[in-house]
Amino acid sequence: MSPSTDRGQLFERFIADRGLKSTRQRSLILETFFGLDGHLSVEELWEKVRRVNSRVSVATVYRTMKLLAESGLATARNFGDGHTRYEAMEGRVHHDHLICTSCEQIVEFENDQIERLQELVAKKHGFKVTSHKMELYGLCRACQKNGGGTRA
Amino acid sequence: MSPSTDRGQLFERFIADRGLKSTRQRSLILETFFGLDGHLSVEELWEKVRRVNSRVSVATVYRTMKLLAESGLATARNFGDGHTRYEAMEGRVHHDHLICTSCEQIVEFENDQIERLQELVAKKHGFKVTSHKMELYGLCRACQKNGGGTRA
DNA sequence: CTGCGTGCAAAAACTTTGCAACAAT
DNA sequence: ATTGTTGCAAAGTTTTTGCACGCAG
Repeated sequence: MSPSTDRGQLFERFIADRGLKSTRQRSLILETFFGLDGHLSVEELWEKVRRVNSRVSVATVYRTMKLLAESGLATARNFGDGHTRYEAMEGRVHHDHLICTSCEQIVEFENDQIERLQELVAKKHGFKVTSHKMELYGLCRACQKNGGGTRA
Repeated sequence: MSPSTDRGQLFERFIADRGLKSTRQRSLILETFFGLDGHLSVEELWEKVRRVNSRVSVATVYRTMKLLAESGLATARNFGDGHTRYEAMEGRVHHDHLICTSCEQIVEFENDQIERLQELVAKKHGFKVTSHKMELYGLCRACQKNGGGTRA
């Protein structure tokens, strides 16, 4: 029934393994999060969740997303604006981001060649890379046409 | 006399062009910042500045660094921890960062090939890139040997 | 002199936490 | 029953801002 039962189950297992509990709020937050599947700030996610159950507090959303991140099913991202965003991870290949500085659209991409070069650079400096992030900021096709001034 | 008169002059000009004023505090902050030339958080920079003039307020450091960033002589960076860091820019080629998650050492590197691939990827998605950032997180040589547990 | 800059403390913005009531196992 | 969970509000962080005074041009 849920739009993302698979991930839901993975989280249930994670929760159970750690002796934690599955609650109405957590389920609702997960459903909402995985149902939207974007790069949501806690605030945005909270807003969506409240439409279904207006009693859920931000604190719970923060707590749940932190758990989700620990479980490995989501990652916290931090693109410049002061808002932590979460992104679904499960079963996804690593990818990077193209961010339109005008309309704030976020496009994901993967590029093995770049990944390989990153490894090489790291090796050259004696580093063992555990994770990385790469973000390209610029104007998307639409905003280039509009002169880039569509939105803040 | 100042360890970075050239950049100091550029900033003076920037200041003057905008009808702003050159002050004792601003000069001191600039001298300190360019004299250290690392990836300093505002707090760290403030600490150094206070050793010379203990009356300078954090607010002034924040305000000055924001100006410096606007002038193009420095850039604000944001590596995971909740601290905005500033880095000198003037006359520097674009570069990216390797960050040791154990000892927090930051190494800079440049790689034209990666830059070129980034352009290509962006083009493929119709983006016109204006800036980008890439950070590789991992363990530096020393921390790999120490089992990675040297420092927090 | 005029107006920008400064310090200070208060406010903002985002996130975390203590606590008593509550719900899941 | 027991123990983790929630909502609320208070407290934390980092950064910004209002204001009266001070200093640069």
